[in-house]
Amino acid sequence: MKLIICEKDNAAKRIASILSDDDMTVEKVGRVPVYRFMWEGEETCVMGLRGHIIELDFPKGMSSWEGTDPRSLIDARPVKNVSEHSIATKLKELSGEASSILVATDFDREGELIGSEAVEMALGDLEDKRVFRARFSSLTPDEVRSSFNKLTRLDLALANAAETRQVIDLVWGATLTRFISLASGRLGHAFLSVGRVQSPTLALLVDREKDIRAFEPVPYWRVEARFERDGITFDGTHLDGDIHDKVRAALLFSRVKGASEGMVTSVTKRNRTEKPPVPFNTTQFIRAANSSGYSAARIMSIAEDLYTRGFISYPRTDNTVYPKGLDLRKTLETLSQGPYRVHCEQLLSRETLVPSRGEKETTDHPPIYPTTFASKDELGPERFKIYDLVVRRFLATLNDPARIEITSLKIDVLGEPFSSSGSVLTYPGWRSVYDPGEKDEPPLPVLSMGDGLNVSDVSLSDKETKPPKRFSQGSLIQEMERLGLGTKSTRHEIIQKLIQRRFVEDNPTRPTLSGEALIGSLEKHAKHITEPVMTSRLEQDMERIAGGELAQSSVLMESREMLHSIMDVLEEHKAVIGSDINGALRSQDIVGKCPRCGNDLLVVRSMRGKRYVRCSKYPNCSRSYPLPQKGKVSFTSEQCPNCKSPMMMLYRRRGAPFATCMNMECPSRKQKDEAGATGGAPDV
DNA sequence: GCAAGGTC
Repeated sequence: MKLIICEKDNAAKRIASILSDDDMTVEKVGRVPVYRFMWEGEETCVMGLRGHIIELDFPKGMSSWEGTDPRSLIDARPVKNVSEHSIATKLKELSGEASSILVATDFDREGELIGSEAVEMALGDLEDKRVFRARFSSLTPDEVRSSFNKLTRLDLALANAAETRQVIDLVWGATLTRFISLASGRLGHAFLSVGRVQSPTLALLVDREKDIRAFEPVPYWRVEARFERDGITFDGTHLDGDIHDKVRAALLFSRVKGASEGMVTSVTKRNRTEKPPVPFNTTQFIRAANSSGYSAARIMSIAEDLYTRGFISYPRTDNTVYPKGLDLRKTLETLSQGPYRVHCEQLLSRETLVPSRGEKETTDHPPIYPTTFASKDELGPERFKIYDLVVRRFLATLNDPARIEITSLKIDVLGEPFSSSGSVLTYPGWRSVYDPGEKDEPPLPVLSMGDGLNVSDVSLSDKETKPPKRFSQGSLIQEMERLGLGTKSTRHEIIQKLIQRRFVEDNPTRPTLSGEALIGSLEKHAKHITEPVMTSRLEQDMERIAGGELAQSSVLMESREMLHSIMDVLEEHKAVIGSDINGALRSQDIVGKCPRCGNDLLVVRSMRGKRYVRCSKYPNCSRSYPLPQKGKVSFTSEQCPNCKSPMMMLYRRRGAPFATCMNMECPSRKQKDEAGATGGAPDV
């Protein structure tokens, strides 16, 4: 029996169907399907893994954070634990009968390691002569068949490179995470974490926040006017544009103030073509979907769901070029229903279809595109929103460029020149189906030189330069990609992790005090882990390991030495690190003054994990307040006028947030409760 | 209760 091993069930099913010409049986014991058929005269089984089926960890004896010197983790030998037991069992069972094993995992570095893990588990020997490797860049019949016709061997150097990354990430991550948590006494649920990807990502947000804080706005002025002709109004600006000299601005304004008429002195038109957008990779997909208000993690979870239901292609991809094997015409035919019908038919009537293409062409997966038609009723509003975006983007990539006519006017107002511009979509092309999310200038009335205009609202407007913008989750993911941080599959998870650990608040994405304190300390004493260079350096080393120029052992040795010297510095400053972080964290937890004794009130968690507020002088002062356990709460610096307890803002699922006193016994609160405005607060 | 990378 031949055993074919794939990275996931979906790929297993597809490969089995291609090799068997759809003549196969499925056997499903537990949650692990196995596809059986006859292939080249031999019984063949195909099974899918679930990505990595083993996980690196430290030996059991080192699992206690308090009882282990973090530094001892550096030279510890990580152990491999099975993380997918049902898969492992099935794999061992089938490999017992196998005369050969064909590794058909994804054609990338992690795929090589995932395949190697499976072989190690199945046969205990990576160099076993019964093991072969099939490499295909897309799951099309031609590609798959030809890859199985020219089987090669596992690339152990490539797998080694991936394993090196695993070890370095675990050793650095665990050592620094435990050290920082121990140094600041933040253990259990409140631990602080450090990692090669998460820390530089958090540092991006902290740096941006610092830039915003340090930003000093520069004032400037604009002389503006509103024009009207034939009932159509439009705005114009003095030709000097942004004026940085207040005196000059005032002078210009004084010349035109109170004007009631203007005259068109020039009309110029030019045409601009706007190329269709390129096919969706994960980053651009998240960025486009992010404007819907969903978090990156939520978007990916919806995409995952659409993928497993067969509505869209694989959502984790870096590819922005449709592969040759993708039948665009057939895809259009299946989509040609409901709201997409007109667009599809229009495209299908063409002799040739020329899709747009992005800069990055990879071979693992196609760009994200719709695979089947689905209606809004079938998907529900939330899923449909994401699906509709994918369909429209796909249709846009096959469509013509849009043409826009831009009109620029020059207008004389009491001898001063003003300008205005407007645009008209003269040929919508791809814009008829896809909204690029940018606002166009409104159109202007039809005008010619010498035409008179009514002028109103001549104004001198005060402006100031704006600080840099905070990252949205979409733009953060784009920046991570640019810097090489994380992968298409992990970037959204990293952001989610930073939010869960309370280093980052979403919406808008900004660091919390603990996030800032953590990065502040790391930048001072262990700068390397907060910089993207660590990742690019690791990438270089991995390439050299894969190319046979470097040994895994020497890279690991160097990495461990480096971490030792970082730990030298950290240990020397352990006390300062602890007090720096704790100082910042304490101020994060202070919500107001205790009305009983005047000391700080703190937000804390009870032994059972419930949040509440208590006096910092507990047990000397026993004043405490319950908090609602669900939903967001924020604290204002105000006191209740009735009882002097601190005020808080409650954010509800529906309706606007509202301010209330923390004191359940307060008369002001009683009225609100009767009105049904608050949820129940728990006992603490 | 540590990382980041696969996948569900």
